[in-house]
Amino acid sequence: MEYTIKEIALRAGVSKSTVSRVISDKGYTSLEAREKVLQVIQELKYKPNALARAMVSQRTYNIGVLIYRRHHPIASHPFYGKILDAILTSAARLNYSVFVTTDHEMSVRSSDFMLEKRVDGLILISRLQQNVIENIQNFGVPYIMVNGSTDVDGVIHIVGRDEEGGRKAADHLTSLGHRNIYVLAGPQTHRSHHLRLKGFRHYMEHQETPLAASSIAYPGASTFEEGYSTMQKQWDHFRSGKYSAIFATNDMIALGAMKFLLEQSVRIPEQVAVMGFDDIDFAAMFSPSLTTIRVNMEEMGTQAFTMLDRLIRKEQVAESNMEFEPELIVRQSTGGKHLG
Amino acid sequence: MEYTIKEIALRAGVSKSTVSRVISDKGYTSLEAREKVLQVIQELKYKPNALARAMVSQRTYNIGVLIYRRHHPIASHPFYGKILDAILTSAARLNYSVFVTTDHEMSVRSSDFMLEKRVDGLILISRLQQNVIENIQNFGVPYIMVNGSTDVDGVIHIVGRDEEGGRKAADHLTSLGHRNIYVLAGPQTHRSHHLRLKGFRHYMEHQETPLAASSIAYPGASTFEEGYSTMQKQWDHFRSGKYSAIFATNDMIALGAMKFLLEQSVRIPEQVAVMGFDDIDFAAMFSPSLTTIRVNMEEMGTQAFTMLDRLIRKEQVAESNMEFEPELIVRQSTGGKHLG
DNA sequence: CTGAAAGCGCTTACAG
DNA sequence: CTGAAAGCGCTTACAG
Repeated sequence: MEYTIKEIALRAGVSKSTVSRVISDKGYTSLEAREKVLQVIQELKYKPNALARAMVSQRTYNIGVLIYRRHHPIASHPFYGKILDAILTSAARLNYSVFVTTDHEMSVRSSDFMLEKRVDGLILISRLQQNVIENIQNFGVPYIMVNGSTDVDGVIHIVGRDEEGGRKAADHLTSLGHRNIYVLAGPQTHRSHHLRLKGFRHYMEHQETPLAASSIAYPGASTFEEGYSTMQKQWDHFRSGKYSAIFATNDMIALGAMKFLLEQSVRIPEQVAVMGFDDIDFAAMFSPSLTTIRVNMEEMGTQAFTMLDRLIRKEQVAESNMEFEPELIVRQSTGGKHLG
Repeated sequence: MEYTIKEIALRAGVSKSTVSRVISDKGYTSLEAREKVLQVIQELKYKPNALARAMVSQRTYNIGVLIYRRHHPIASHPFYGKILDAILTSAARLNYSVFVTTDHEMSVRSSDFMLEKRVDGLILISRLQQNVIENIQNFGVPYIMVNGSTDVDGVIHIVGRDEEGGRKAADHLTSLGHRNIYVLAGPQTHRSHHLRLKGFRHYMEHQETPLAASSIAYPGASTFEEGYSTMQKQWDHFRSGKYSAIFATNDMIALGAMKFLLEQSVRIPEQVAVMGFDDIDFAAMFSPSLTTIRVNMEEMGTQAFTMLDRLIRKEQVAESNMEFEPELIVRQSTGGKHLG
């Protein structure tokens, strides 16, 4: 049953104002009135209507998470899903509810829905779209971008130090003795793939073992399937190149490539060492487990929400951007030892 | 800027009623008035306040998805996440927004939040809790249970035919010539793990190759880690048992066990065939890829939403329960051929 | 400490 | 075809 404050007031023998005061716990109420109201609320299992509340307080305590993805997975995405989990958990802690929504393409539909629902704030994940940004900006609702595909001025970005991560990957492989490394670089239109490759490449140049253009392949998407098929297509080329290691700009591509190599009976890491980037759950589970550069997705999600909450409450937000330091995780796929 | 219907009315030189009529496209309006209003709306990028609308129409066009999990992952869960993705997609198609929320324990907190927000309906995923059910039931909001841990009368359940799936698994392994099979059975308090084992066991009894109690191990949770560590603990026992195949009641357990076996240099499927249940994405990616019994999670999510929408619109809902037929997916881990 | 009144931004009959 | 009025369920000053 959906009771209203009016019904509670009636049964408790007080006015609606008084009921409101005890519910929101602000303003004075006599102990007697308070207890009577509380009792009726209990009996009726009354649940205040958050819509009506939001109506007058101009605050919904709802936020929206927009995940722009062309295809599934959305929430179950091994990378974005982790960020989402952290947002859900930290939002719940501060009594926010969260709308999760997705849009396949350059449409303003999802953001419009969220705006009409009067969310207090928005978190955008993945692909960044100018028209969506403008739509939100124009409406004046606080928002934050997590792992956006592009940096845009004036937008608060939460990202990893991908270039630094690329360097760490190169450092790890070269320190193991690898000189001839093959790179699988995801879509260069996406900020993180671009920076990871850039960092890796720069490091190699400083080592005076620059990456030849022929040592880089570009899978069409940052997926397992593309990692697999790219490796497959490049197999002859790869073999003739006598590469001793592979660096992929994300774990999914690395895993796909590994799967192909294992099917060719290549021994990993003895014959070829492999490393990825992200540290998605599967990386540790695969056999052999995948050496990678860990991006702290939980922390990114948590911070995104925390900053958004500050923005909502109009508190001072120190940084306009937030960068996370990636961490090398050595696992079976690079063996951790020298390879002649 | 947040404009109101009043502002639009003022600028268009009509009454609020008229504005309302053109927005919701019901009732008569002169073409002239209509166009004028539309134009102002465009100029101001007016977005109707869904809260106010919901207030009077008693309909929010929001649903809530409650995922009861003790730990992470939540949305990124390889099984529940898929269901969630399907719900998100089909909900968007009918212009619903969806709240995603989670609760760690036997609390009524999340459901109360959703109820206060006046969602039109609720989808419960995973662990089923009596007090939560009662809380929702009592409030009179339609809800549906997906893959619940227990069957409860009067609750609409969307589940897989797990017992039948267990039989299919047994049929597949025995048809390959396996007689001595080791089983890793997840928590028997959960409906699906229980039924999968039951179906498997029954089939074996009919084959007159019954499962000995010593051929079943019970990992403490349905996770990769538990699959791995259980296999590790049982390793000596397993070897002495001369088992030629393993059936795990879900993929995660199977994958964990496989990882351990591979690290012991066991050849899969030549020495030991392995199969799981669910067909999570990772099953196909693993090396060797995992033979499994596919549960159509997308379809389960889609149907859950579709039924919920019917319930919300008070349409007739034929079945009170919905069961999905699982499907055998043969992959590398059982080789697909006879093993002497 | 408490109640009556106004108002949040819409929709929905009801007159006209 | 259109506008004034009431009302959805709350909160928030304002008197008292």
